[in-house]
Amino acid sequence: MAAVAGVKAFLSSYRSAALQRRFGHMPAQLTSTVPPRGLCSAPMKANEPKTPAPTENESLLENLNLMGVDVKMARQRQPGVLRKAFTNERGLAKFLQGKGASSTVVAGIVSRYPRAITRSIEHLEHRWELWRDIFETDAEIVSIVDRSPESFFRSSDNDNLKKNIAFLTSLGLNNKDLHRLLTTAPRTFSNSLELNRQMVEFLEDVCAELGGENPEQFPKSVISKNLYILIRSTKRVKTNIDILRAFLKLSDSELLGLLQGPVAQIIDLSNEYLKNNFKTLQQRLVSHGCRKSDLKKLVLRYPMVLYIGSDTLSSKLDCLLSGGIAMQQILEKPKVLDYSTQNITGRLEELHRVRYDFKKNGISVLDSSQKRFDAKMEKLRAGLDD
DNA sequence: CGCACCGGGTTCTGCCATCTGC
DNA sequence: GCAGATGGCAGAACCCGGTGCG
Repeated sequence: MAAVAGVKAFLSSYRSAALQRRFGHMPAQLTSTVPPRGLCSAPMKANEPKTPAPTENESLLENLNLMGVDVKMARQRQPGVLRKAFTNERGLAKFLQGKGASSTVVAGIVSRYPRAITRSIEHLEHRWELWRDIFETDAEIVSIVDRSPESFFRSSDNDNLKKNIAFLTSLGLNNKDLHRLLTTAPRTFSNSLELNRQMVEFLEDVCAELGGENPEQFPKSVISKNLYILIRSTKRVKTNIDILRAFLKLSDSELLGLLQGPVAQIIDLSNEYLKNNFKTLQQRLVSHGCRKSDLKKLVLRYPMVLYIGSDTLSSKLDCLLSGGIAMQQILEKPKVLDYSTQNITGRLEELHRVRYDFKKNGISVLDSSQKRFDAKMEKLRAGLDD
């Protein structure tokens, strides 16, 4: 059985290459009027219905079932794959298992990204090798592929992958950066080189337009601060930059400074989300008697406030305010918003128990690691006993 | 010593739409 | 017309500790 699958795999890659060669030079018009299928499949003769609903490959289905693949899911995701005559599911399984993937992992991968079984062994080996240039171990790669099969299998263009690695390196990203990038946002490496290049050029343009000194290093700095940037559209990033500018009335240099700092992390949020967060924040500030300039002050001081969803932000603010903290204090120490509502609630309770005076002592206690907070609480309790 | 400032680490896929080439 | 390749989108925080200063 395995041998048969191997032959199938061989035939698959051989045949498709042969077909490409064969039809590659055909004039476009001829190709569009005469379906290639009619030219090459001998068994399908005249009495076939015009468009026979292509049926699924029974032996493939059987194989997939044996492998534990969720065929229903696979059908829903990429129905065409199940109709293919030649596939490489056995080869793929053997390959991945050879890299340390369990059969469950393989099944999960094929269920979620069926097209994986159309890749030839040579292709898989080459691609794996390229990933191994960045990863230390096969196990790391297996875990990424398991997490995101699509990132590994969506493109069949190994050459493009190679070029991407070279391109990203040329930006000044070192191996450690690439490792983080491929771990965190593996899709980046399946982007076309052109798409990645567009984003990089876009970022360079932004920097230059804002009067930045060296636009060439700007993309690197943004990418290393926001590993997701390359899997976003330039349109999205551009719109967000415009939103920032509009809400805060920023000058070019202020904006540039922000973009080079922590704002890089929020620049890829969905446009509506960012806008919504801005609006909510603004409303809350206004309703507490803050001035327009306070919004700017807050965002400049703590840009990540925009990362917090409007519901979460509201509940955090409510929690702090009802705990006896003034909005002005939050504006001064916005990092308290960094902590979860649950964490804040818990700390407020503890502090109330020792009658902590926020007016007198400020709210910095809330903005500290658990360890430091606990140490602080120890002292406060000891002070109460005296 | 206690505190404030600051930066860093972790983190992200699975689906749909559109085009392209055979 | 089909499947493959590729682009794009929504979803949405939390925590830790080094260091330098008073």
